[in-house]
Amino acid sequence: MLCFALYSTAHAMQQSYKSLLAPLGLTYPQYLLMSALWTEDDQTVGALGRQVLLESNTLTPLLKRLEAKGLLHRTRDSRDERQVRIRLTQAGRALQQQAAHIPGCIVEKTGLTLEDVTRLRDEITALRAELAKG
Amino acid sequence: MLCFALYSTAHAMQQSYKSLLAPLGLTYPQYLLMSALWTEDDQTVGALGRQVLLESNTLTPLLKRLEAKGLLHRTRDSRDERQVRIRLTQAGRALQQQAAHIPGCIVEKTGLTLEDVTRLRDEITALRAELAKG
DNA sequence: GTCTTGTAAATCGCGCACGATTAAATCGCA
DNA sequence: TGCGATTTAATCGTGCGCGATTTACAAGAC
Repeated sequence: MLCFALYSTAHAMQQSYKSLLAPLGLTYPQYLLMSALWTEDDQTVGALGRQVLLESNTLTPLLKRLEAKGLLHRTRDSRDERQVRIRLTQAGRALQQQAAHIPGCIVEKTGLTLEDVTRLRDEITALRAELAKG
Repeated sequence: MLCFALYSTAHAMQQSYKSLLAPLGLTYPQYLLMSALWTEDDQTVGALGRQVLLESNTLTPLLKRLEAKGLLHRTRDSRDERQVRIRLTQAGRALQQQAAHIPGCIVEKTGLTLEDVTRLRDEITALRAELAKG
């Protein structure tokens, strides 16, 4: 039943994000992508996918929605036309300020100390690595 | 980043189930429902929903797919016609044998001791309860 | 230069999740 | 008894995830 704990808690986490992200007009996966771009702008679809562990079949529509919101641009790389580069717009960069308080709010909602959050995160990440093996 | 750990590990867990569930023709949410029915047959949609933490908007189509596979019947309760009772078919009950090995296989894939699995499950479930508060 | 091989993203179809709404049946209570 | 409030599923629309396939481009062999 570890599986169900993960499954249901992951959903509960997304629910917790909902009220925080609603003012920004973002879903959790969209926030995840924006966060990756705030850390490093001008990345390819593939590079983003390696960070959030998603592939182009999920990313392409997701990125198109963010583009439709005016938060980023999708342009073919002129050097290598197979790749699409994702760049934040002014509005996309501006959103970072409005999202700055979110991580703290989430930690608070967990009711855990920062130390416990880190430990639990590392345990769960280790589990993911183990599952990814086979 | 505890959130991302949960999010990505929950996905990895579903991936791990995929190869085990493919022979039974079930997805993970479908397996979850079947498990609930193997434990207690003849439940209402609402009762199942309280166990798997889903509502009728998700459950109704899910149950219809299981019915289409011939694993269960959906019938209005004659006592209270608002409720729909879910009952396993012969085939639905028979599937339990074929699924009996799955929990053990999953524990093995986690690479954890049974003790660690239990501890981690309880920690994650406690986190879910805390998140559900506010 | 052509041809094969490999790689990056997009497309398609299906199955969840879930907010919002609806329809039907039951309950409560004057 | 009648009638508003509540409960239970179902419906509808949108947004993920992902397996499988397709398209376009690049790189290397000859």
